[in-house]
Amino acid sequence: MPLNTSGAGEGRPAGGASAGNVVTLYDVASLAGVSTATVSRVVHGLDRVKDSTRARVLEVIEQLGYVPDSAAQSLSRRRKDVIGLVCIERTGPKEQYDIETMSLLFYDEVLRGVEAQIRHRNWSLLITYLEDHAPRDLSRLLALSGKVEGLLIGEGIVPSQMLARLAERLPVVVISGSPRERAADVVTADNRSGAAALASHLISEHGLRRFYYLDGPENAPDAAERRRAFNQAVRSHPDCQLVGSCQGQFSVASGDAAGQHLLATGDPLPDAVVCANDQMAIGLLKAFARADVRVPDQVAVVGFDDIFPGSLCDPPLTTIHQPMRLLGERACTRLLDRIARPDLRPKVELLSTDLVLRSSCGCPPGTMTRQPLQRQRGRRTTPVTLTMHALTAARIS
Amino acid sequence: MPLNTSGAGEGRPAGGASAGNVVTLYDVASLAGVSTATVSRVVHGLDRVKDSTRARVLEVIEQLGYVPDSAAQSLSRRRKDVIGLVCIERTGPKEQYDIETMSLLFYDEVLRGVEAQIRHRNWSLLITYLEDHAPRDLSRLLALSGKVEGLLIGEGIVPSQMLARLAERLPVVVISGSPRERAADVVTADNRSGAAALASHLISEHGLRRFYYLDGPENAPDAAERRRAFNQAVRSHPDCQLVGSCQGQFSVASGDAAGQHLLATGDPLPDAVVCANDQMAIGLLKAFARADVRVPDQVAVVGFDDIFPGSLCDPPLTTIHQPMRLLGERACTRLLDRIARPDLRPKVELLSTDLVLRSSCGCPPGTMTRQPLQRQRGRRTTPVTLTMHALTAARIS
DNA sequence: CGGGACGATGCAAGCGCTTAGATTTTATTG
DNA sequence: CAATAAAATCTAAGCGCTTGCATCGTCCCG
Repeated sequence: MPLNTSGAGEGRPAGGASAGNVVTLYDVASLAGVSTATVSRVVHGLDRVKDSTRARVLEVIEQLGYVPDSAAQSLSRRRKDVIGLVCIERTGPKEQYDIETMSLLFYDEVLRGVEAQIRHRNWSLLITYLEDHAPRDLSRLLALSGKVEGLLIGEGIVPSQMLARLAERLPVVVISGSPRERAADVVTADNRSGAAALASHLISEHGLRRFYYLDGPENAPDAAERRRAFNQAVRSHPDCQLVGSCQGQFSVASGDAAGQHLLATGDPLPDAVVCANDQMAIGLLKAFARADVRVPDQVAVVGFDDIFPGSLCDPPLTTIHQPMRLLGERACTRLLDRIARPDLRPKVELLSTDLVLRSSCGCPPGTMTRQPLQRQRGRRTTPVTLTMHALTAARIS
Repeated sequence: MPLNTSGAGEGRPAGGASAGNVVTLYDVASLAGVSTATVSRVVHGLDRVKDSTRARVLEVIEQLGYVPDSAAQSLSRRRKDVIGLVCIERTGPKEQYDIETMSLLFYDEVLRGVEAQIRHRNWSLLITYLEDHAPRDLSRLLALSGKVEGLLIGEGIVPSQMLARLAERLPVVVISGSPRERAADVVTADNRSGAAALASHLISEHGLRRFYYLDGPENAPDAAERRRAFNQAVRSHPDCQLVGSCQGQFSVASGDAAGQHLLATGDPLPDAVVCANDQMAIGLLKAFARADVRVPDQVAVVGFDDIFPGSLCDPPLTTIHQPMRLLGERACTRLLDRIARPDLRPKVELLSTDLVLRSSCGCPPGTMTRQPLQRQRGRRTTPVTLTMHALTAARIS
């Protein structure tokens, strides 16, 4: 039994929150002349305590400025009410704006979605960034797992195998993950429908035929998925072809570089360059602008994600909107469900994307249309069917 | 003494991390045939333990997948190694992009700065958003204060009085705060020099004389400080005047609205509109573009902060760069210092800003110059002197 | 007026970990 | 080889809170 329970009325200098010395439950209890159990009950409201007692205790709490210690609560209750969010921070060479542009927009939206859910349930959110070029350190993640009750991890940040190790310790939800992840729950946007709709739009509405694909980095499964779906859509159309592709780093700078590379070859430009994300598309636009290549007249450019700057660049970027904030919200909800019921089997949740038509694809300038895409059913459905359907309805206002 | 210490070799089902039942130090200790003290020492490395013992313990740890429980550690060590970051989330009416644009860029950069410091010291970061229109709830902040050892709070998020209440419980650092805050440490950018340099640039380099100021919301002290410094600089120049001003909400939409308002009056346009942040400047540019008002020919527009989209809009935005990430880093460092030495007196740390010249102010298009500003000394120095000095060196490349 | 029944409160055993201080081993040395 | 120093390890008391169970009044009813 803690020492300061004993003694009559004051085991420690409890006379007024003496600076530096933290006020504990015992201080409150002894000053109010009740047991710690009673104080605890008052603090948590739900239990039956006589009104007069409650009032007295509350008064003392106010007077001493008592705030419960979360560590002690967690230990005693055997739950922490904390989840962790693991994001990636792309570092690499520090070109002027690169740090800001690379991942600055996707996870920030996700974060807000997560936090909103967490907040409204009175839990807490621990956030950690991993540097993309640093080797993944399982022990650091394990240490993190000792601080939380569940983990939200961005796609491609942690290798599958580590993910599995983590997932056997505590509930894990992968955000924007490949639906093929088996160890954990996955909440992700429907990249396939998006990519397919984009392809269909370029092909059917603008009559484009020769495509170039600017891919994401190697370890980015969502980029890979977009590429596959896009390829498939292109191949399924007789006259169309993929005339080339290269790998970027998801950054503006890498998009710019890819643009330069494309121009430097001297080959005729493709009809359209499809980028695995918006940042690279923006970089590409920059490179084209410098070379006085007119977009979309000479070449169309489209991106993926629908980050805010895409609406500002010149021409405004046609892209696929990812429901980033919603992704965060759903992933969080799912995680909390799993924490409450760890026996549930892992699931994949697919959120639908929107086709956002601006003018970089050839649509008339000054308009913006947002076309919700029907979400794919199941995993094996051929995307083309549904997408073609979605597409016929997509039209500039 | 916990029960599972007793018994020979196994107080609990320690035979293999039975799903759901967490492995504790006692499990490791008994399986390795040592005391918990020894295991603890092995885990923390720094103490003298015989090599053979260490090896055996590590093996058991690995085998059982033991991870220390942070709550128990915190309770025992009497420190949590966690700080909290309190940001604001601007909600309000949900125009298309508003949620994303409003506060999406400032705190996200700050967050990265904070996290980088935290991570490299092996602490943890708890993040909380407060909705800007919800009333501030002291009890929620107090509860938060029970989970962390220090708090980083964005400017204007929490009323001064609450801040004082918090600061008497635990170390608090205000980010981007007014240097007048007395209860807590403050780390902030040198808005005065920035605003003054901007004014000087517009006046001396571009010969502008009639200014309109687009202010931030009421409870934003940094906006107020920028306005004051700008006013002062304008007034100190004989021919110049402030021809008007209005209040915005820091959002793109509110900048757009202000632009429409300005045009609707039918009055002649000012020479320049100075905005309290970049988002509003971007909104203003949109409104002007719709009305076919040429920027900067008919009216110059400048912003404040240097968020990424400002470099993309048309024309690219001249602005004052805030070292957002650095702000986060420094605030974090300062907070950790205060946690280590709570006796230190609160200080104000002023970070210098850069004048970023693009073409919305009238500088030739296609160039971008970044002019570091000398940081103001002390608080009472008249800003003009130093600024004029800084200015004379500012020139388009 | 005794015996529940029940509401209000107290008791005390943990939660899993750290760490002084005690104790046991293992060198070291005269 | 005993005595002593140094190294390795153990013992057990907390850290501040929750909560099952015990206790103690009160009030009601037969």
